[in-house]
Amino acid sequence: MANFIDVILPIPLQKLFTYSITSAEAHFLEAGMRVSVPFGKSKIYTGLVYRIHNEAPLVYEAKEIHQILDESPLVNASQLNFWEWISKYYMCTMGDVMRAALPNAFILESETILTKTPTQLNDEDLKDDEFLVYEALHHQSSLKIQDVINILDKKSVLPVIKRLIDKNAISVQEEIFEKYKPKLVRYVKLNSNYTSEENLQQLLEDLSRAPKQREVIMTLFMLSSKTKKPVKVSELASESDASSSIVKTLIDKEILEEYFIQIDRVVYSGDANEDSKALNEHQEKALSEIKSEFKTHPTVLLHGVTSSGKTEIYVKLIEEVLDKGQQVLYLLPEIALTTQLVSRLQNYFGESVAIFHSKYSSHERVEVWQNVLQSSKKAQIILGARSSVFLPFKNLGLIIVDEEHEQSFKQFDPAPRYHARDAAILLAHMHKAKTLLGSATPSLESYFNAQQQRYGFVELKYRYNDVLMPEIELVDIKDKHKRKLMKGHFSDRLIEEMTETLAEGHQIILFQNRRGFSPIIECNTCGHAPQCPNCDVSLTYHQYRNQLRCHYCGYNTQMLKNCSACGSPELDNKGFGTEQIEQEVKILFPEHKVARMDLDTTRGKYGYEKIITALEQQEIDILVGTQMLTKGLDFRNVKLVGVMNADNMLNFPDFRAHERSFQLIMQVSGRAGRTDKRGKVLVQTYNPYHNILQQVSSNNYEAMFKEQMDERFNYKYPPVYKQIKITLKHKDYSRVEQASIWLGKSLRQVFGDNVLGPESPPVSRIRNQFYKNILIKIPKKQSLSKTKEAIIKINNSFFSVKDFRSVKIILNVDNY
DNA sequence: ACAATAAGCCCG
DNA sequence: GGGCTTATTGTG
Repeated sequence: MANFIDVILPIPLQKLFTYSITSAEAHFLEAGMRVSVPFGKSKIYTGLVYRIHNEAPLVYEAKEIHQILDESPLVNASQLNFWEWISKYYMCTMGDVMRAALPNAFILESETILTKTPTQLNDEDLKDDEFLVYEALHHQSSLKIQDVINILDKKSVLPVIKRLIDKNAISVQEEIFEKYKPKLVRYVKLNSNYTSEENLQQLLEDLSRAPKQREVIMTLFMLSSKTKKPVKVSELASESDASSSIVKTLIDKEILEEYFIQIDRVVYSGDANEDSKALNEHQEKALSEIKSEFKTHPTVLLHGVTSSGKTEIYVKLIEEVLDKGQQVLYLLPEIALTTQLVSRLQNYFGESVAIFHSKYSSHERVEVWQNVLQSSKKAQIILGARSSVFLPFKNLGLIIVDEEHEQSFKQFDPAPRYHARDAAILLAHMHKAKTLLGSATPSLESYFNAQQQRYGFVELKYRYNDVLMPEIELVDIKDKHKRKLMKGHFSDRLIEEMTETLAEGHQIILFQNRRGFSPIIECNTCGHAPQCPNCDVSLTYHQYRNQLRCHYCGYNTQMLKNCSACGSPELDNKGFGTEQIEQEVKILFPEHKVARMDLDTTRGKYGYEKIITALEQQEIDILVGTQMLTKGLDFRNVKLVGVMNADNMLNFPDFRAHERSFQLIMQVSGRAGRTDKRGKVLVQTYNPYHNILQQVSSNNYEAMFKEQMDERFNYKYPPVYKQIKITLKHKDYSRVEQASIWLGKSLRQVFGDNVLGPESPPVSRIRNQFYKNILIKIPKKQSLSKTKEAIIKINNSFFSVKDFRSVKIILNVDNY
C-alpha cells in the first residue's frame, strides 16, 4: 500500500500539500515531525507532518519527500489542535500559524549554490556580467545568490545565471542548512597517558624548562581538585594567567585533551533563594476566592488596584500547580517583561523559570522550546509575551494573563492576528487548565464576561501596606492659557508641584502620549508640512538626529533648511512629543537630571533596562515618557506623575479611545506613591469635565464600565457585538476603490446594515499602497463560524473577478 | 525592435 | 513565498 503525508508549509497557502513516502518512512514518521520537501521547480522547504495516510491524490502524482528532519515530534498533538483553532478562528492559513508558532531556527530553507563546471570555456563566449560571475568562481569554490547580487550590483541576476547554466559554465545545487547550532563550551583535561603517577612526574620534569606550561598544568590540578567539576579552557587560561595559546600548545603536544559540552544559552545559575511572601489578609482572601471561583469557572478575572500585590497571589497559585507537577504559563505584555519581575520570580522559583520573548535570539528560543517539549525542570514556569502560547506544553495546569487589558496581546501584523489572552483561554481549555486574568483596569470585554458569569470574578481593592491611592487633580489648561499661566506645555500648578516634589528629593514621571500627536514641521509662511513620499502622513521631526522620519514606512531625510514649497526658512515645530517636553523640562529645571523613555531611547536590547535602573538608583529626577511607563513597574521614590495632555487620547478616533484613556491614566497614576507617602497625579486637559476624567479622578471603574457599556450597546460595538475588519490594499487607488465597493455590496447582501464602509482609513496610503476598510459587526446571537464561512465564500467569488485578483485582502477577527 | 520590468500563475 | 511565464513599458 502506498503511503502519503499531508504537510503544512510555512507559506500563506490555504491547502496542505501531499507527498509520498516509503513504508519505512511511514513507520518512522509521526504527526508533528519536520520533513524537508521539494516545492515548485527548485526550492526545498521545511514542512510539518500533519497527517499520515494511504489516500493517493487523485489529480496529480505526489512528489517524494526530500528528508526527515526530526527523530521525534517537535510539535505535539494538542498543539496541532490549537493551531487548527487559531487558523479557523482568526481566518488564516495553517502556514501562517506555523510561521508564528515555530521559532525561526526550526524552519530551514534551501539556498541556491552556484559552482563551476569542469568544462573549459573561452572568455569570449561570455558577456561582461557573465564573465564577472564566472571569474569570481575561479577565486572561490561556490557562490550564493546574494553574492552574485553583490558582484553584479543589480537585482535581477537570475537571467545571467540562467545564461551561464545554458552555456554549461556553472551548475546550481540547492542546499539546506540547520540554523540552530548548539552552543559548545571548550573543556580540558589531562591526557589519559599521564594519569599514572610516574608518567606525571616525568611530564612535570619535562616541562621544567617551560615554566608557563608547567604553571598551567599545576593550575589545572588545583582547579579540578577544588571544584571537582570539569575545567573550562577559558577558566584555566584566566586562572593560570596564561594566554589561551599556551593552553593550545599543550593540547597540540597531546598533554592536555580538549572536549566540548553542549550548554544552554539561557541559564539562570541562581537557586530559589527566597520563600514566597506571606500574604496580607486582603491577598489571602482574594486567593481563597480565586480558588473557589476556579471550582465553577475555568477562567477567573482578578480586578486588583495598582500595587495591591497581585504578583504575590500569582506566586502562591503557581506554587500549588508546580507541586502537582504541572506547567505554568505566565503571559505578560512584551514591554512589561522587565528584569524586575523576572528576577522576582527567579528568586522564588530558581531555574524552573524560563523566559520567552521577541528580544530573545532565535537560538535562545529553540532552547526554551526544547526544554518545554521535554517537560524539563528548567521550564516549569514560562514567563513570556504573546507568542509563548505556542510553546509545546504537555501538562499545563495554569495560565496567568497579567495586565489582561493590554492591547499588545493582540497581534496585528502579520497573520495570525490572534489575541494571546483569548488564545490562552482556549489553550487552557484544551489542557483542562485554569486561566487567571489580572488587571487593575480590566478590559471591558473581560469585565463584561465576568458580569455575565462566563468568568469567575475576584476583587482586590486595597493597596499593599494600605498605601493610599494617589490623589488625582485635573488642571484646566484652557483656563490656564487664557490667564497666561502656561509656560510652554506646563501649567503653573504642574510647575509648582514639580518644584515641591524635587525639593523633597522625590522623583517625577511625566507622561506624554505620542499616539496621533507627533511633532510635525510646518512652514510659517505658506503652511506647508513636509509629507512622506510613500505614505499619506506628515513627516515627524526627530531632534536627536536632526531628521524627518515617517512612522509608517521608516522613510527619513535630513531636516530641511527651507520650506520645500515656498522656500521660506521659517519652519516651525508644531505639536509636541516627548522630545519637546524633555527640552522644556531641562529649561524649567536646569539643575535636575532629566531622561526620556520612548521607542527611540529604548531601542537596544538593554536600552529599556538602563533607563529603569537609572531611575531606581535615583540617577534621574524627572522621567519623560510614552505608554511604556505604564507597564507594571515599581518605583519607590516617584511621588508625582504629570499627564501632559489627556485630550489627545480622549479624542482619538476609535471606539475604545475612552476605555483606553481611562486605563492609561489609571496605570500611570499607579506609578505615583507606591510606599508610605501619598502620591499625586496632575492631569492637564482642555476639558476637565469630560466624564472619563471625572471617573479617573474619583477612581471609579464601575462608573466608567457602565457608561462605556451603554455606548457599546447603542453603537453595536464589542463586547456587545463582535467584529471582523476587512482591509483591502493595492497600489492603484481606483482598483482598491472599485474592489472595496464590490466587496461591500456583496457583504451587505448577506449581512445588511451590519456592514460598515468601505472607508479610507485616516492614513490611506502606506508604502505606496492604498487602503480601504470594511467592518462587519456580528450580533451575539449570530453564529460566528457561519459568518466566517459566508465571508470566505464572498472572498472566493471576489478573487474570481480577474481585476480584483491582485488586490490584497487582510482579515482581522476581533480587530481590537 | 528589443530588453528590462511588472504582473499573473501555480506549486503536491 | 518564489520561480517561471506572459504582458507591459521604456528606450535607442
